[in-house]
Amino acid sequence: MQKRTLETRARLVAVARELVAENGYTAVRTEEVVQRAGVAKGTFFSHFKDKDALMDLLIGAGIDQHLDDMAQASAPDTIKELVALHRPLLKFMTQERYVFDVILRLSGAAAVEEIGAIATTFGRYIDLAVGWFEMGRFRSDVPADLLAEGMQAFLTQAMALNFCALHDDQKMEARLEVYFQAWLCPEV
Amino acid sequence: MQKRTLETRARLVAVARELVAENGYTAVRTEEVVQRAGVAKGTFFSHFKDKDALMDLLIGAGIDQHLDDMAQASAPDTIKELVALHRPLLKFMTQERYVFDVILRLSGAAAVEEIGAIATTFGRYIDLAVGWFEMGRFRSDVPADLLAEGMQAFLTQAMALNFCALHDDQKMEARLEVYFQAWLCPEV
Amino acid sequence: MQKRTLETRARLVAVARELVAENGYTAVRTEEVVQRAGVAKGTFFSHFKDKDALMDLLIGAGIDQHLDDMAQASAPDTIKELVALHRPLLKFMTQERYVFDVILRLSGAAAVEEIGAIATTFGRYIDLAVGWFEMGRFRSDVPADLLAEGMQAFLTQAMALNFCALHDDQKMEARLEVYFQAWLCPEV
Amino acid sequence: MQKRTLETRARLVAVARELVAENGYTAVRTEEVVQRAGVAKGTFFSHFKDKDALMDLLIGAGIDQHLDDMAQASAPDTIKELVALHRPLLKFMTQERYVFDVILRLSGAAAVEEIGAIATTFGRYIDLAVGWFEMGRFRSDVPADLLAEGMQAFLTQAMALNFCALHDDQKMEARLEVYFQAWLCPEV
DNA sequence: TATGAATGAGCGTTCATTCAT
DNA sequence: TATGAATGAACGCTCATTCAT
Repeated sequence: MQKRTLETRARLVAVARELVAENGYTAVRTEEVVQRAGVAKGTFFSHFKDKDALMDLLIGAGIDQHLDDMAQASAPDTIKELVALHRPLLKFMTQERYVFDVILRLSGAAAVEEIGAIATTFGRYIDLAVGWFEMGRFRSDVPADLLAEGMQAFLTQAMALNFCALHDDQKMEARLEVYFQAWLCPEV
Repeated sequence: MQKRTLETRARLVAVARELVAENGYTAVRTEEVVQRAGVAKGTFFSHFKDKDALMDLLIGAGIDQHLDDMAQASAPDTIKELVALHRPLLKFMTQERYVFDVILRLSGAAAVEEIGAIATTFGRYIDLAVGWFEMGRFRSDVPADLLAEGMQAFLTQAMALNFCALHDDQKMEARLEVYFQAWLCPEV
Repeated sequence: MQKRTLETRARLVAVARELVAENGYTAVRTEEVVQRAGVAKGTFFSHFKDKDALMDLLIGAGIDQHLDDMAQASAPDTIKELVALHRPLLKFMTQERYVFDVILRLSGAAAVEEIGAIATTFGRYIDLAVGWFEMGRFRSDVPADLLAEGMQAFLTQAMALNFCALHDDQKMEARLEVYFQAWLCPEV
Repeated sequence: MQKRTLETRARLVAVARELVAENGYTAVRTEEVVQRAGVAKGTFFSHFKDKDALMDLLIGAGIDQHLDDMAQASAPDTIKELVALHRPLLKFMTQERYVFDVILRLSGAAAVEEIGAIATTFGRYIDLAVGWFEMGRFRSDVPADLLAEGMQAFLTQAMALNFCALHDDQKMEARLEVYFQAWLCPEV
């Protein structure tokens, strides 16, 4: 990679961040990105496979920051702590419907060689959660990575329902707490 | 006048079904629907808010048929039976990426007045599942409707991962079986 | 005409006036007129040949009121008085581009039997103006009705230019004054 | 890149001219323009704000040609010559109701930056007419540009009345002659 | 690597007017 | 007279992506 190349790419990313700060992810248009960056349309696409690739970068970085914080914190002992620990991440992921959609779409990598930022964070999340579960604070009849995957399923469900007016009455976190309790602490 | 309205609407739906049968949901074009139905474009949009509304109807009806079959069948006794029972529904929902996307998008209503066909089937699925769980064949430490909601979360997760190349090796049903086992039959 | 017929027609007109008062002529939709009047779409068109016919009525009545005032006033002695006399009428006619367009379109009757309210007011205006000119205050080398027709042409021109941003600097009335002076008081 | 742009634009205009030649201005459809030109619909709208912008170009060019001819001709000495000189232009402007409407609509620019072809020709007409009047063949008590503006007013009036059935008996040109005579040669 | 005009193809809109009941 | 579903027919939009230069 040449210096100029890296500079152009950095400029595109910086401009995109600006636009996100101004009007949110949904409103970002490649047209405006390239205009502000002072490059041509084609240049954008020689740096990013498509618009999703840029969004993957931006949103993935956002998720990563939250995972940093979560990794920094001490491992949760209770379900309540567990839910509280997820709060900032959830807020980030549900800030816009578009953001949630992109995450859903890109969280599973389409191919090994194409693992992007968001897909990577999802792997990292699993690792992080496995760490919590290996400490034996929660159920131990199933592997920790299965517990982690299940958490992911419930997080998605909770977030999806949060975008639905019908479930406004029940708060997302309250719902999560119930899910996690039943998933992680069965009392048969 | 009601009769005429219903007829036109039925014609539009019938034509759309034809087109789906011919080329799949993804390929349905409003233009062709109105042409074959012999009505004006404006007529289409006086019957359906937008194309999504038509798709909601078609796909919702499809889901409903599968729920009918599932309701007809005897309640599942084992996880394997449970997974097998879902097979046709899963196949329907994952037949096309577009179908799955529409379902995700419309499964939660944006407003109470806007509960569409798909959102309705999601409620109906919960009721159905509750029926299975109330019989006490599975874990009983949590309410049946929570179990049902959890199933939904795992179904979505399994289907979403199924659209992701990285998880091709592990089959959707195998994954589901693991999920359901851990969710419905914890052995602490 | 039956009583009911007249009542329905009166209701439609009253509702239309309401809507004009609320959002102006441009925003009047037949849809809303019939809804508020509590009649069907078809009913509207059995009372008015088309929407223009309704507008003709409303706008024609508006013009007529201003002509009443102008007829009431004493005949103008000077060009300045003449221009001032037109002020309310001009304001009414240029209140919305749509109003001006309707007036232009309907000011000439399409056929003798179809002379509408607006076309009638234009005839009335000519009569009124002829009255002023017959008193000999202005040029007498051409017939009074030609002078009147010319006034009409200048009024139209002044109003049309008023809708054009390029001529904002020169006020409509100032322009009219110049036109009228040259038209009515040549000093060869 | 400029060259390619100009070529595409030229192709669109050429095709539109063809279509006008075949079926008149009223019948021009953007759909057919882009099809024949072999470009995408989006391309059309990146060259012209809307259909009016294209029509402005075509009709403006048409007017310009007639103005060229009028400028070429020797300055008119009499009212009859003056009227005759306008004949082709009037014929062009009144060839279709749609053309006249577009001209009325676009003859005044909505904003300085939006001065289009038609609005420009209106300015050019004034300049041309001023040239005739500065030679002193007609009344000299008012500025030449005022005389020119007045001519415009009478032309519009004559054309507008021409579209009205009631005035069919009196020919447009005859009317114009009377107007011009009174406007340009007062005999007080 | 950079350029930026061109693409694409369907969607939804408009809303006065008609006509079979 | 009244009804109101249906019409019509083109317009403009969208905007990420491509490709010839």
